[in-house]
Amino acid sequence: MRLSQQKVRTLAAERGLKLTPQRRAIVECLEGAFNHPTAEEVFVAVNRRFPLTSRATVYNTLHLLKEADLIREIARDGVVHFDPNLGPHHHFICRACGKVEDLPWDVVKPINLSEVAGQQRVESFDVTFQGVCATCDARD
Amino acid sequence: MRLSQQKVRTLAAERGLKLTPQRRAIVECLEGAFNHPTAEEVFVAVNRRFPLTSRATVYNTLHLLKEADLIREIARDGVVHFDPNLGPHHHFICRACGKVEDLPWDVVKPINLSEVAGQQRVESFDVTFQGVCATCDARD
DNA sequence: TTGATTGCAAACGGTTTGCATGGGA
DNA sequence: TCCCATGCAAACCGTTTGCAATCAA
Repeated sequence: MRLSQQKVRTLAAERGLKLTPQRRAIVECLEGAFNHPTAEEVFVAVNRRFPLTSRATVYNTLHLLKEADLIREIARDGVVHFDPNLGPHHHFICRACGKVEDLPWDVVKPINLSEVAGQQRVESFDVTFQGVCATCDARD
Repeated sequence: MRLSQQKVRTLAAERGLKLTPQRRAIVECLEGAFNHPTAEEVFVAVNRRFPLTSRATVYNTLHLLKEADLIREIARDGVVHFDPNLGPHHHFICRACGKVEDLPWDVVKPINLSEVAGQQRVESFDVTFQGVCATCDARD
């Protein structure tokens, strides 16, 4: 349901990957992150705890986790956010501050993918809601 | 329902904008485009018909049209696609070739935005379907 | 005439790559 | 030991910006 050191250990064992301190630190930051951080935000957070982790390593690790389906990517305009929550849910993006929040899965009635398709093989869908978050709404 | 020179003429009149040959060429390319081109693709297409239109002008005009709600933007990863079709519809993105296709609006049951919200003021949503397009499906 | 629009080229921000060094297994 | 992983800096790509020259109204 959610990224954990345990899952990463399993992944590493399966694939012969190494559990470097940098990777542990990155996973630790993501585990506890409920704010859908960008790569840059992960980079900054990791360097607070474990200085001298390069951007390249952060990107490298994020790709690894993404590819192993241990995190989700959320694209907003040109910026990519990362989500350690693997349970089914939708996203809300504030048009004022860009913040990403989770919304419950059942706000959208079930979609039957086989009915959607024309010529295409439809495999998945995702719904993004836009609007103004509580904080920004209160501010102005 | 769809971008047209006529609509752009109206917009220009309302806002005191100038109808330069470059702008006409860009609108002409978009009008007839059913492939959701990127800015770069518009740039190339326009320069085939009207050489020496700069990228800056293309971006500038695309922003103008977007802001006036005469075209829609579709973000896929880091790349933005543009859609001159203003009617309600959803999008399908092929994970193999990145092509964007239209899907009918009614494949998703109506969503009541006021029921969706927790703390947020939800204003809109969009649904993107992923999978493999007919062409890529046949190829492999 | 005159302010909006243009082309150019340089700047930009996020991401990726190449390569020599370093460190888990 | 051996190869995976790292740091650094340069390259990259799509997009934006500054500015002088140009042109539609």
